Amino acid sequence: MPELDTRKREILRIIIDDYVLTAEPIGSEAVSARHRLGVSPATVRNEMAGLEELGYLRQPHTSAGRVPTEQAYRVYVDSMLGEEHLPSWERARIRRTLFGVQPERTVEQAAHALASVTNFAAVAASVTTGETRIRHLQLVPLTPRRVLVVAVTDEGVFEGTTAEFATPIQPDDLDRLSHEISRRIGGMLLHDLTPRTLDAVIGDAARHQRVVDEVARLLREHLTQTPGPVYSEGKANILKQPEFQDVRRAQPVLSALEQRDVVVELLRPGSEEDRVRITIGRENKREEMKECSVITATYFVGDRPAGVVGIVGPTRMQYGKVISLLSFLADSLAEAIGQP
Amino acid sequence: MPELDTRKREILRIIIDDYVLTAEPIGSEAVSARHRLGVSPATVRNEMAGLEELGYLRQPHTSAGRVPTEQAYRVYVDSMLGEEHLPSWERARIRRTLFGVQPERTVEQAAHALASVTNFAAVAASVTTGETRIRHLQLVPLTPRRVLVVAVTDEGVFEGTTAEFATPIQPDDLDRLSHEISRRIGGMLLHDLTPRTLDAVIGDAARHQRVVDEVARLLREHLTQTPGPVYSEGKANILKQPEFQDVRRAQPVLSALEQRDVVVELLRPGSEEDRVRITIGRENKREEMKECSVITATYFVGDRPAGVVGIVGPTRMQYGKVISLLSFLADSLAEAIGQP
DNA sequence: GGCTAGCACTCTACGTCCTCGAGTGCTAAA
DNA sequence: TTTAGCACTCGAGGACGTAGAGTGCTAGCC
Repeated sequence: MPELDTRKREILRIIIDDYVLTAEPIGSEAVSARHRLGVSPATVRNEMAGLEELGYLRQPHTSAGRVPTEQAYRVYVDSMLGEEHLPSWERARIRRTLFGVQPERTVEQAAHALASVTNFAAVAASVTTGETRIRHLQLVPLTPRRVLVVAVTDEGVFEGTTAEFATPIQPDDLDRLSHEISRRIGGMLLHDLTPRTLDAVIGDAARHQRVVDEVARLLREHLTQTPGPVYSEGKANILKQPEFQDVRRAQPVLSALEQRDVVVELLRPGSEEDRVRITIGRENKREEMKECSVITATYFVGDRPAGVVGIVGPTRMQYGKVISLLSFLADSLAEAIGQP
Repeated sequence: MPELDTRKREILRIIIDDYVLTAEPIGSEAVSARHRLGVSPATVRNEMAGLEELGYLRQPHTSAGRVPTEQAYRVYVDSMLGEEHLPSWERARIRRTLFGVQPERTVEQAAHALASVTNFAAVAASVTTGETRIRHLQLVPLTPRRVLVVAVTDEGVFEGTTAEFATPIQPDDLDRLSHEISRRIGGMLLHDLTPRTLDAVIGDAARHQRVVDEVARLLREHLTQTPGPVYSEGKANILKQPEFQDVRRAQPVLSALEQRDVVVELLRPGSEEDRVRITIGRENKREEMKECSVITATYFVGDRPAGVVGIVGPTRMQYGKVISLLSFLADSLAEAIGQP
């Protein structure tokens, strides 16, 4: 951004910092007063006019102060972000939440803590990648023809789903079948569970060919396609934000966040270089989200993404703070999940 | 209610019916015009003054029409409700939603359909009573010391939770233990699973005394205390209602509905004579719910409550319609759940 | 050339005032 | 007991004026 000299950047930064806190347009007087810039309001005004020209600021109306545009937030997060120190009580609180709890509730708790610390909506999900390794499979009889399929992966996650068979099956047979399949696919990678390999591996495991087919189908579908559980917490927090005091603005956002696939979309995992992902306003694909910013952090176990946590709030947010918070949370989660 | 003569009742009914649709105060003119009562606005005015005196109506301000009070809705649902006919396309839609779907998703789907048909928030939960019978228990190894406990009950529901053991346990041992416990407690009623009986029944099942203790503890806690999963759908619908256009009114309600225990509280099952339960405004225990009405319907499998579905909306709602809808939904659910 | 004091200008927020209309309660007559 | 008539009340909404915030421009200063 060569178009922004040092002073312009400094002014822009001050405006963003102030606006994020007050949600009110910022005037030249305020900028010049705060953090003694050494220049008068008049000079600031000139610079602000320039920044507006360049698309970083806009005026709600002629005699109001200025407000940062999405472009401003973008350059802010890309090049004006310092290391933000996270208060130790927040760190402590988060770690307390994650560690003293049943492992299967860790992610949910993370989202919960995140929502209450940030006052935004928090979302979280575990990721199932093709790299996931199956550790154990168990078929549990529900009715003579219906079984619950429980798969344990090396990410400590399990998924329960039910399957229906064409013919009744005896509990003992089911048990044997269960062990047999488990023994054969245990240790396999999820993305190796193609129809072909599955057939080859377990195709002749039992007389119950149709049972096996069914289980194979379920494994493929449920372990490779369906993402794990998705949590969202504190959606109502969005109503606390000044920009969503108008219900007609808030309603579409809340409706969208109630749809699982929307949240899943938001939570697409990043790569290791790209752990924290920031999407500002119209950068969101979803029309409903165009007045929101979404920040997500992916956490890794070993070198594989294990899950994603994030927040959804108005574009006006304390990016620095939220980013370090999410970053810390992701690290803590990796630790909590990684040592089951 | 001897204090209400026929004409007062009729007028009250008209006002409620109109108000529910328009959300605007109803004047004497409108009442007299609609459904030709045979009396002039002046007469209606006198009656309305009487109804206000008795606490059934109130005026937002001097020169506005009248609005029903909670007391009015109460007498309306208690004694003025006719049989409401449910359009057959709605019936069809609901049944289609419930039947063609994986059994474990039935209840969730029910809530979803309910929310989209009524435009209110829908809540649902399965009920676990002491009367539930355990059918099967399975311990699935997660790590050497951690197991997943899966319990299958005769309600077709299963609950997954994890337990940690003091000492590592071999998969084969675990399997034997699992079968042994399952064999011994299979068929028992949940409320017979007291510490004493559990000890007696499975106490000597294995050398792994601490394992057994742990499993017993989990069974007691998780099957008798924790209610099953709780679903809520379409909470954002509340923002569509005119009475919640003010965010400060809507926020507390939405926040409350995000708390699991609040929803659980709303969904306490009714008895068989009392399947549909209507709670109007301040009748709700929760302060946050005092501007809402909650209608729930309990569905039964055999003679035991199996679950509860309900809606949360403003006190101004089409009680007749919602009640017959819920009633039908509960019947359909009973049918869908009862024949697994 | 860059900075700034001064100033006229613009626009919103807000309070006041007014009118209109809806709906009421009361009274007197049918 | 009902109803027509009427005076009354009150909120919604528009017109108007003012105060204040913030701007852009210009002329002078370093």
